[in-house]
Amino acid sequence: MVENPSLRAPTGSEIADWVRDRIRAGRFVPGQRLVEVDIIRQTGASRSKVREALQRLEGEGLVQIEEFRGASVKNASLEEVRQIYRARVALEGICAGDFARQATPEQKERLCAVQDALDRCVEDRAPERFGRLNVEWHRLIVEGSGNSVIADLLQRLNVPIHRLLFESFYDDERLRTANADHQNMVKLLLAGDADASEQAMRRHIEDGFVTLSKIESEFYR
Amino acid sequence: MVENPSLRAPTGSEIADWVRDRIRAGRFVPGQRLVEVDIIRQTGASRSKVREALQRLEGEGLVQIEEFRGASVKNASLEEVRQIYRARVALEGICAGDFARQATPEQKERLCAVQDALDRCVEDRAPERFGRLNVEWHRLIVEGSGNSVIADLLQRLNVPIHRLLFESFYDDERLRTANADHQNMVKLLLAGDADASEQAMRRHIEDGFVTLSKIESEFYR
DNA sequence: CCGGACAATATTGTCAACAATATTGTGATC
DNA sequence: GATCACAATATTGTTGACAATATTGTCCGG
Repeated sequence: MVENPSLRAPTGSEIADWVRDRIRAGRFVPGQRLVEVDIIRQTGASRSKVREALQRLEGEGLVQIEEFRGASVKNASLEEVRQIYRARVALEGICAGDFARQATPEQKERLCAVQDALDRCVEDRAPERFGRLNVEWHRLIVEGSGNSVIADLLQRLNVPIHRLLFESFYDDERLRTANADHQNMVKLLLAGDADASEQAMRRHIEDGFVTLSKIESEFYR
Repeated sequence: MVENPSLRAPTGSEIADWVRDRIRAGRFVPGQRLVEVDIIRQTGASRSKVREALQRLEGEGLVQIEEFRGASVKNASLEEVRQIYRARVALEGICAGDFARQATPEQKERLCAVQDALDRCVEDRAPERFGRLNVEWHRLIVEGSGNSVIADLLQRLNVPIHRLLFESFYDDERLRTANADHQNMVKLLLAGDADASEQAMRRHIEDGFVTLSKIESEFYR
């Protein structure tokens, strides 16, 4: 494998991870066909392992498989992105509330650290770094809610929109308003105000989708 | 295949459906090992298809696969059930709100019909039928929210707790209070009161988990 | 009777060959 | 040049055989 030139042949789930990461990174774009032989060449895995990995990814909803036409990266329409954001509103909202109720001091500490780093990104106008830390910020809140089932669901939901999550922050105004949301929410979360935290998170994610759909409509114009 | 004695060999996703249905129905219980040869014998599928189906089910989170020990039905602990219910609270709550906002007259009509049938079940003390219609009642609300992504998520979340959803209603008091919730919620949904609908749904599902955990703790006593 | 060592069996993992289908290339005809 | 039919190639689907590992059965000593 290019990334893993060890002698040991990669396992099935490693192939799935490899493909999943590439989809996340935008190396495989929606609609692109995933030809088995290509994956074999690049990973060194056997064909049956590649096939099983693709089946698993279809189970995860990342890929679609058609008879005799193989696997291709599933294309998320704007409507599907809207539905994903609606699910995020519900799930991350409740996680914010649960974080406020029950996060440990260590978890709160880590959130503050990431928030400080985000603030520096705004000063330095570093949108890429902001995007990465933003993902981490949201992940920490879910982790602090103590619900790994929801964490898994969100992990999956985020893959098709992973690149979109970064697009928004190249607009400086959006970056600033998003970070203002973050700062406000951190206050509420640390104060343990569950209801206000949940409401703030829901609005924050809804705003994110509005920004995104503006970018998308420009793109298609 | 026993259920499908046609000449055509079943496809990969049909095998996945077959196993998934059996897990839902309780024919395959948590922890049970899913031996490839047995599934081949019962379905007539080839081995590679069975293996791919099991991989897909692992992707869906229904099954776990261990090296050289194969697939087994994933066991949901009480803690995991709690987390699933928390996710349901978030997702079905938001769906209730969206149903109140935008369900079509036909969708409202169908919900009323199911509610009438549920009422008759309470009079007739028919808990099994109530359980089936209850699943349909919840499904209709999600459908009326117009969010198929959330519908898929809930479909998956419900599999590990499918049997539990029926257990509660053998207690006559729980059946009556649950149906009172339903009646109240139908009023709110038809009136288009999104916020009240969401709150009512959240309380309803939370109550369901409380009842369930009482049953479980009795079971383990 | 119990427990461990070893053999026998069962089950899963891997690979390669072949069949079925889709995709691409080529040439003839208009 | 455009379009259709047909061949050539590429890609996926299926099957079977064999290797690796786990599970079960058996025997023996204590």
